[in-house]
Amino acid sequence: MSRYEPALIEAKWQAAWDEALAFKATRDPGKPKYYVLEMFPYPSGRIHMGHVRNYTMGDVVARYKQAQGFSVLHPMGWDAFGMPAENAAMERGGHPKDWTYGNIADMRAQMKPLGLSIDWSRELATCDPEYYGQQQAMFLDMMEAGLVYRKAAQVNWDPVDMTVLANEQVIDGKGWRSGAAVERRELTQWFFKISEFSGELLTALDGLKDWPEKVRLMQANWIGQSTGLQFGFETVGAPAGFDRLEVYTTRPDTLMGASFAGISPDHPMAKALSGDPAVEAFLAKCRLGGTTAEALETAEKIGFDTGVRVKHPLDPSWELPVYIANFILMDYGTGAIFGCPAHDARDFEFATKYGLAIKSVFVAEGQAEAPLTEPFVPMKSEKVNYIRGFAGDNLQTGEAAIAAAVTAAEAKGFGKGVTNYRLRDWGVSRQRYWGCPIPVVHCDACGVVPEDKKNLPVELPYDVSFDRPGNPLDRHPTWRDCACPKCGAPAKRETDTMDTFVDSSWYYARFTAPRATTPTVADEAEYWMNVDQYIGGIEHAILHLLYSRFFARAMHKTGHLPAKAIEPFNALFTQGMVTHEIYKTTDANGRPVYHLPEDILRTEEGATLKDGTKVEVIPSAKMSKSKKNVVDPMNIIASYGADTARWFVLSDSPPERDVEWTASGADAAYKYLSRVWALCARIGEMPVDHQGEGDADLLRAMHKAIAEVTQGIDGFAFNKAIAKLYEFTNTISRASASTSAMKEAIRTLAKLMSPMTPHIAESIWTYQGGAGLCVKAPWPVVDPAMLVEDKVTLPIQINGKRRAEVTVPADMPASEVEKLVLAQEDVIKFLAGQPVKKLIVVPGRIVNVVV
RNA sequence: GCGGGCGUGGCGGAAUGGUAGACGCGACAGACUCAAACUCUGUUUCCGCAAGGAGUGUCGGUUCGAGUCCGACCGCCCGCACCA
Repeated sequence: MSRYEPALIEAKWQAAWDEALAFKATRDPGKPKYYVLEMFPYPSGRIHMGHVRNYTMGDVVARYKQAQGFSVLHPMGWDAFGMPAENAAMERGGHPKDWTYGNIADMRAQMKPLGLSIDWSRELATCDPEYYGQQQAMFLDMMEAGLVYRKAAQVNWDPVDMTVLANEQVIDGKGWRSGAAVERRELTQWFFKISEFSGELLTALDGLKDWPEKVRLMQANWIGQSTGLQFGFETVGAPAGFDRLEVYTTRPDTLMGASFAGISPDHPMAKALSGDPAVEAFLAKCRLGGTTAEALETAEKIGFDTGVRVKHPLDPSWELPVYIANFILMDYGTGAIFGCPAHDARDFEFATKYGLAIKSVFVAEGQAEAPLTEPFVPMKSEKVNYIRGFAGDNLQTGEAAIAAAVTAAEAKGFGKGVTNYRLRDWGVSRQRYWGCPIPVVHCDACGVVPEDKKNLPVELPYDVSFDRPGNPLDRHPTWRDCACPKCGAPAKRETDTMDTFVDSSWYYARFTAPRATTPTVADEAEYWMNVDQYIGGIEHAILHLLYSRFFARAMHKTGHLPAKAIEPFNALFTQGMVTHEIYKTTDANGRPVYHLPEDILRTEEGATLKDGTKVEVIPSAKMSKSKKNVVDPMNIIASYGADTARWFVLSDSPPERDVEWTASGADAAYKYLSRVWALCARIGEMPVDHQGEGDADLLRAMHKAIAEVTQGIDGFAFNKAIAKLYEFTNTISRASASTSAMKEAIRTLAKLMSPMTPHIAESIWTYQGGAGLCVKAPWPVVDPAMLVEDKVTLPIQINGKRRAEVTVPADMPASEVEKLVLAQEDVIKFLAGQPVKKLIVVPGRIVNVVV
């Protein structure tokens, strides 16, 4: 056996696996299946360490499950639509399609050397017409099922680029590219009716036992269920058709503290009033600024007294003014509220500004009513004294008062208890070229008409230009022209494309039948779904995962997925990032200059450039190109091999936490693999019939390692599995057992290492006479008998402090142990004649003597 | 503001309520070498020559026994945030 040369063995074994079709997923009804999926990458053109960590974790699971006899599906694809391709076309010329497919080829070439157990025959890109055509088919099915609709919605409009911007693209109220002040504009957009599933998406979270608690919580908060009272005010002086004003409140118990009613600037009544120039001016003022959270947060609360009045439901002689207020959201509740300044911070601010009454409904227990200088908002679980309550006791909690108020309102017939959700319908229209075209047609006679399924895919035209702002589809001379599928008259295609989150909301299902001429195939979906283990970043905790959960339900409703797949991901694991130190110097103008890790020399006190310049070392942060704290996986593979990179990203830190990439850590991983290699060579050179000592001990250690590594992988504790492998390696290394025992031990080590470092494992396996390919070999089985020790060493505590120990046969009865313990010299010394009050023997664990 | 998580050696981190610090990095010592690197062996929580003592953010509680459970506080991190 020669030197450890990763470059040689890695290429060799990858070819051997390909030849053996080792990772081809086949539907085998005789075997249990296991579907492991990592979140597919955006084809930026370069893989980074985060990808390496993500895909290595998935690979460990996939290889381990394969060894355990599962029929494994482990596919890979590309989340290939999106803005960067268009930006590249605008900045550097070229075509988004060419750019994207070129990047895919590059990234695939970078991924292959990692030796991932991927079934590449199932590879797909969301920009393949074969993929998005099926997505269009589902869009039409969902339209028919009433899950898709059009409505006018507020968007961030960039007046220079003439396009809609996502909230993330609005920076300080300006378009990120043009720098122009962003306007709010109302556009007719396509929506998925995710809100139809709000309640179900919330309650079903409880069933996702193998999801991180954190993600479930984040989703629950995002869906944002609230219960409260909806009721109608009778209006006075309102425009025609607005005899009543429906409002929603979660605090109906504060109704007697109301001092105004408010409506959203987008409320129909506001629109009805906009004939008044003063109203119109106010509405225009509200439209300034973006729709982002920041924009809204920093916006001043402004209101406009419409002159309309409403009658208080409990006292018709009491009239409240109706304001249009910019902080009221149209798409939550009814878009209208009543304000109770005494017990709501926002209403308090508003009332103070516009000189409205601030009337307490309740006061702290034992306190008298006094003018408020700030709103009084106690916990709902706290008991307070209701001085202007209208239902329930005087002294009660907010919760009880709310329930009593709802009951009373229903009894009096002026309102009803309702449940509301924060979750909005999902706007999917994007005025962009590089996305999945929305397959509908606009006909002068028939209106909005779904495209005929036989005309799918509605394919993106290639001959487009990006030399002008806006959506190239809008100005393409012929692409828009088509015949109305209904009446045959000349019509125009929809030019909006879908949000790229749509593409990633069902790719997991498509992988079960990636070449089918329907979105899915029932048999395949039935066999392969659900994803047993999904792995990806926490940054997708809400949107991607929630949309996928919605989409699976919608696919079930339209007949594309079985009922069991409405929660598509059985288990979710969110892995941490790969981080690195940042190296900074400052240029002559005081601006920071960052340096790549490979240009840095570490010294005792810190770090310098190669010319000796001192460098500031900033603690580890996410690898980012702008901070230059990146390590290119390709460089690591070139100098150490893929196995080292894989081993490193799994060791040290628990998978859910960030791991810091360090040169010394990479060295350590490489050294370890070299040591295993050398150990393998040493065992190979032992005389075949060599009889050593301690075979039984070595084999016991082997079974312990099998048990512990298995447990580590099962529990997603790869760092612990790796620690146990180090331990077992050291044990073999020190052993002087017989050749046959040593061979068995190192073959087992190879198999246990194989999910993490498959190439070196394969070499060792073959060299030590393992049958066939290591990748096809079954996972080692623990012999429980080998885990039982015949003797145990029990620590002896005296009053909880460890003072001595005693070695006894494992099956010695507690009473015998007690006698032995009390006869111990050290124990007698420590007791110094004091009487023993209590003696606790935990068999196989510990002894505690209490005096 | 609301919700959640986490505090253990010089560092990353182990520890079903049962010997705190597994494993790795780093450091130190030794072997090999003319020397260095590599490699190998050993030491490495702190105080102490030792015997021994102290120790898991702080304070208190439960328990024979607490890093682990409970309460309060301090610090750090994350998510959401005008949601009526």
